[in-house]
Amino acid sequence: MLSLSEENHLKSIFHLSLNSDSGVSTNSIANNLNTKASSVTEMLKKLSEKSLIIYIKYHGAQLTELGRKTALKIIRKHRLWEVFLVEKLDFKWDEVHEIAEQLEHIQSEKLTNKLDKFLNFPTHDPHGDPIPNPAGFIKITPKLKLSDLGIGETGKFVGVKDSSSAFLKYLDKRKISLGCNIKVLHQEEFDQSLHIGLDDTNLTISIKSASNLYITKI
Amino acid sequence: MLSLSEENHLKSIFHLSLNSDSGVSTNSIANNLNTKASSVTEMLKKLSEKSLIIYIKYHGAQLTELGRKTALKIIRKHRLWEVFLVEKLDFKWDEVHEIAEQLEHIQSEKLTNKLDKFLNFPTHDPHGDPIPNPAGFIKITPKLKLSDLGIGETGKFVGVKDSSSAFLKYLDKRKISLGCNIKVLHQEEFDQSLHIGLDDTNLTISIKSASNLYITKI
DNA sequence: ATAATAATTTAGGCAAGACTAAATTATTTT
DNA sequence: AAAATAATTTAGTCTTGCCTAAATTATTAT
Repeated sequence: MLSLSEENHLKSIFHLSLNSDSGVSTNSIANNLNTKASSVTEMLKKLSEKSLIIYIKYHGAQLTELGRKTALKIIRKHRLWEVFLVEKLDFKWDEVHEIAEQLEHIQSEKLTNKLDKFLNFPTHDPHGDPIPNPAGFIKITPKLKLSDLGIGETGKFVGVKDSSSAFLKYLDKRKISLGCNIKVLHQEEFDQSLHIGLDDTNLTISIKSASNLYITKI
Repeated sequence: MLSLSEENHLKSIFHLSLNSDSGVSTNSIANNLNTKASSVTEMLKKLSEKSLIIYIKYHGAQLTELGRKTALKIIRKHRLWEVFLVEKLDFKWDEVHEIAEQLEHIQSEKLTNKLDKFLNFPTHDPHGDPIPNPAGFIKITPKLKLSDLGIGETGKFVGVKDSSSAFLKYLDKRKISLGCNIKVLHQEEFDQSLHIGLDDTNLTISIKSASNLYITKI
């Protein structure tokens, strides 16, 4: 069983390794976890001992297959709990992260899988990130934005890139809510703004907003 | 903010002080938490510093009003999560304690209150224990057993005293499930067994079983 | 290619929370 | 009431996870 700190380091390494194919640097982890490089070094040694990462002095860390699976199981829990908080308890997207950071460390595979079932096996969390399966498998696909859709295509709204409360309010006001289907009807020439249809209403949103909305094609 | 260990000690003191009106002994806490007396002593000093308990050397600990409220807020979370696990995720009663022990330490009043609402403000957990309100207020009432009811009275089944899996299976087989209403129809003279009615069926259960079922009068 | 700079590791400390063994205080027995 | 026993506290260690400061290695600039 891993400690809270070990789990957080693994998760951090996972996230940081998405943006770089070589090893994840000590400093970037320290920065990510709000801790110091020397503390990270010690933890890297420990995780290496446990075969969760490959650690080469002065050259950062890389997850082993075991480490990757382990990280993804934690991420799975995080994302499932986020869905729960938003869909069942009516939290706003920007409120759930901190709580999910705590809930992701609850140990019980049975709980996780029952939660998954209760939520109807969601594929994405409220921020549009995919939810790994029980074995820690995930299909990493670059996130699709509404602005990536062609005219006539429809996407399911699964998350936002920038989750500032200003933007969330913007969405609320326009009744654009998680899970709704958005069809791209037309694009203006002069400012690239998009005419979209959702449910029975049509509206126009700027290209900037459109590229802040994550969707999945349907 | 209290540490996990501090919270567990407080909770332990609360539970142990229900069975004794004087101070709770160091040894009993150590025994309850599977730790050693010397470790408990150190923690008692710390909790005393924080005005959560009154601690007199060699004479055990007593919760202050603040300590009591704090303990009850943790217990509130524990019991709400138990309800969630049983009612929403279909856990059996005997499976939830360990998981709730983890969930009770999640820090977010908002979460707790939203969970409370989601569960429809339950008054009792699956074991029949009352759930404190958000301020940490609880009405301590001696638990009522089915065997305490008079003929013709009806109770809502809220928990079991001995939650051995043998007994839980017994209940399952007879379709006696949490939350169902049980009416006492008749009591046999010779062995005090009870004829009870639930939903549209009638059945007979021994006095031993009846005194193992916690209920609330309705 | 070497000097300057940046990143990383090592060394040494600290606090929390646990432990064992020894010392002290309470309680029980005779 | 004193002796024996039990409970509790104190003293001293250990581990985990963090820190600062100094030393070492990598990288960048000239």
